[in-house]
Amino acid sequence: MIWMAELKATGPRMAIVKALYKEKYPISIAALQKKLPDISNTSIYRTLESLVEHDSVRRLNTGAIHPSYEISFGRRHHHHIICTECGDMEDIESVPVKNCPAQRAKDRIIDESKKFKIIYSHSLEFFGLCKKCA
Amino acid sequence: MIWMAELKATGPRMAIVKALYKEKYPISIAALQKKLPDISNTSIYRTLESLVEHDSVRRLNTGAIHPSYEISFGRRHHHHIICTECGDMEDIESVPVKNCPAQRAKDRIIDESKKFKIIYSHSLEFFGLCKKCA
DNA sequence: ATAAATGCAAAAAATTTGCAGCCGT
DNA sequence: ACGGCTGCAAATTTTTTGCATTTAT
Repeated sequence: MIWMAELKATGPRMAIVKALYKEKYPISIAALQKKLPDISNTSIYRTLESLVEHDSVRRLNTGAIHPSYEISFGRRHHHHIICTECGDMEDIESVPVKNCPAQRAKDRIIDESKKFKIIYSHSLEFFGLCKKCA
Repeated sequence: MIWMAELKATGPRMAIVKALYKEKYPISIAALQKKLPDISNTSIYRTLESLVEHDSVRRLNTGAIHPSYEISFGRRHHHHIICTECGDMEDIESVPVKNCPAQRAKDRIIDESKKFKIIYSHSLEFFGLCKKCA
């Protein structure tokens, strides 16, 4: 894997990566802890932190007070729609990087920015109601 | 104000609204508490929660583990660039609602969605490095 | 061999809760 | 007067830290 050069492939870390990999949608730390009862919470926190640092995992805002995490590497660029009623999600697959509206706006935004030199990522989530809750 | 019909204009609540109003950028709960030492943390939490609920305040992901808050009503639709090094931010004012790339993609996205019926908001932040940190 | 990663147990910080009283409307 | 809001103090939950030990490279 990409990050192997910088991060060791230890048991706990691989288990976390694998667990995230199996998830269809981002999950909270609390949920991850439940799925991995044998891994210390210390490791969950620290590992998640380093994976986020290395861009292997994305931390994102699902509207709740606590963030959720999803595996990033090996996955296509995508965003989510989140139901504010029941929390259900859906991937927006119709937006590959090249056609991502945020991605395309990036260059213009950086050109017009006074303070910033580069933009290397973004976070985009939509909020609404799923068909069940609407 | 818009929400007056539903939320009472109490001292603590107004103080919180005013404090957020004065902030140029989103701030964390901890920072807000420091600015309002006379308001109980209970009220800060509960008030923020109800303001978010009523769309008067936005909760957003700044990349940190804890979210930040910014006043929403009376402010133009906008997003942010956040420096992942020093945490500094900048508003992206060049993106009024009508030209917001996310906003424009919204209709297409909902059309292609299997699960969702409506999208009523979105969250879009860019991450990068400011000129000082680059 | 070495530096990184882990678990544990404890500390610190953040968030929630119940309840009695206060305050806008 | 009513129902919504508040503060307080305590409970709970979440997150961080130090340190001794283990483990991948």
